[in-house]
Amino acid sequence: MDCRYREFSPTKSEERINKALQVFPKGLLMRLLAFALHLLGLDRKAVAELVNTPVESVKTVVRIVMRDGFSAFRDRRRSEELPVAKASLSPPRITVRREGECYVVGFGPIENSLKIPISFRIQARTVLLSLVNASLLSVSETAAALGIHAAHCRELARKLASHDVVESLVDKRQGQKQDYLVGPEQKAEIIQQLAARAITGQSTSSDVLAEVVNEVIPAKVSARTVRWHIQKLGLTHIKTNLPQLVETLKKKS
DNA sequence: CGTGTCACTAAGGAAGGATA
DNA sequence: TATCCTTCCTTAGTGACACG
Repeated sequence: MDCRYREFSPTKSEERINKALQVFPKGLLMRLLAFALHLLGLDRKAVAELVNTPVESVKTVVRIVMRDGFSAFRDRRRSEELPVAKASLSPPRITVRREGECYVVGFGPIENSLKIPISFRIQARTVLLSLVNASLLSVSETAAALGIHAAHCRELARKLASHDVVESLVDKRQGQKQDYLVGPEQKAEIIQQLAARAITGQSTSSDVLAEVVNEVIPAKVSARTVRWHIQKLGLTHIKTNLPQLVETLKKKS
């Protein structure tokens, strides 16, 4: 939706928001506004400023609304449901504690114990959370030993109960996943132009390539971005090597 | 002039603390 | 204790600028 040339009246807005506040709780109204502004194309920082909330909260609102739909606009923290791993009913005979650089799991009165280095994060969590799921260790004790909150400990244990270690305990943060400006078509065009120009001895400067790429596929790819992708695709030395290679192949044929 | 480096912002996503 | 919120990590993209 293109709102660029529409006029918004601050007075009317204030008036209408005040009226809306008689019906909607403030938090809910701000979420609705934040989501609407997001849909209209405003960047998150500007949305956050307008609804007077941290940028991160805007991210959360957008994320949960996109995930759960309309119900996510209201505060759902009071709702019941979702079965959770039950805490231990019988008193735990197995204990866990930190000792220096290790977690020590003590098995009852017998002096057998299991030591896992604290630096072995995944291994330690796998063992301890499995014991939690078997009701052999309490959530609070395990959480304290691992240095995390009981709530999070419960959550990790729940995940481990239904998924393998890789899915439940390994950090899967990956950063931005999409190439927004330079997709497969643009990459192909960069490679094609770079190769053709290198062979024919024409300029392969990032400025020229950016211009050509933008001509062929309408986008706003900057020269700097072209350089960034040339490097990422490992094409940096093509312009010197390729003409030689072509000559060699010509002579052979 | 053209390129690579540095420093930064934007965005997606997960961890973990806070809270209703 | 389920959900929210903040913090942190990662990659994509970019402007400024030093350097060859």
